[in-house]
Amino acid sequence: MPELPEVETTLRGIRPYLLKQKIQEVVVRQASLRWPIPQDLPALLLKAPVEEVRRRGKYLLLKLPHGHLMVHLGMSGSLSLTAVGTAASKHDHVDIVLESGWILRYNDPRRFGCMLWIGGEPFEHPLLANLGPEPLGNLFDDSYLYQRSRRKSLPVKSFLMDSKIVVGVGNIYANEALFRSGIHPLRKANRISKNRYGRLSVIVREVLAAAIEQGGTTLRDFVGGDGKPGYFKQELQVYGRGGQACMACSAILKEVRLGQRSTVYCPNCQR
DNA sequence: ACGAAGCCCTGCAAGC
DNA sequence: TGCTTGCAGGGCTTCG
Repeated sequence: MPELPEVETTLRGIRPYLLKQKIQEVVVRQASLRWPIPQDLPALLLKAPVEEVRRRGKYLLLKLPHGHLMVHLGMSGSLSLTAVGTAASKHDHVDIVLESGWILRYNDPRRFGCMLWIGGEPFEHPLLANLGPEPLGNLFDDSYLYQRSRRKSLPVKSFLMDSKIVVGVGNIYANEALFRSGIHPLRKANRISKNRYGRLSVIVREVLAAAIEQGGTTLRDFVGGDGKPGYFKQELQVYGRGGQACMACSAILKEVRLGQRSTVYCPNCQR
């Protein structure tokens, strides 16, 4: 479900409800996510105030005085705020009850997400230590992509979706950014010029920023932390449009599988 | 070292 | 109507 814009939308939605709030109670109904929720997590969170809420790639980090709660939403996860006393629904795996009377509720049907405790320096955690730069930060540009791609013969779409190269570019936005850049998704990463990588880096940034502006992409059931849906879906030009006409040239969009991910492109516009 | 494939899990839609 | 099959927004891990 969530790509970077959805995670950022969630972050912005939940942050005001969490800052400086002490955690009053933690209810774990289902501990088996991507990795098990640590048994001592509730005790670690109890009575602690949330000092900051941050994002690294698609990971959310809640900073407490003695460590960080790290949350990943996986493919189908979401965080929402609900009033104390609201009955839990199916797949509501964790409640974090705040002293204000709000509950931060974690729901994840497929349980590909995770909820872990980091006691030390968060960016030294194995899941965070090797992540690539943020696509909206200033390290992500033409020379970075050009350098990292020189020894890579894999398809550029796989390259772009590798979180060690750059974080946060999932399947939807990889498809969209490559279409808007005129780059064929199956082209080998090391067969793309520095100029074209420059254009790609700018467009990745633009697409993600626009999606964040719109509150993310609502496909099935995404709802941001503030309960509002995202509106980026109507901006999508190739994702989910295989077999239909290209919006630029009217050629029929092709759809192929690449690393078990649906890949849609215009055979005419993308080279 | 790299790249492709497998796998974790549930829900839903399409096809028979 | 009901069953089976395949696919879904992620990404770590294993295999070749």
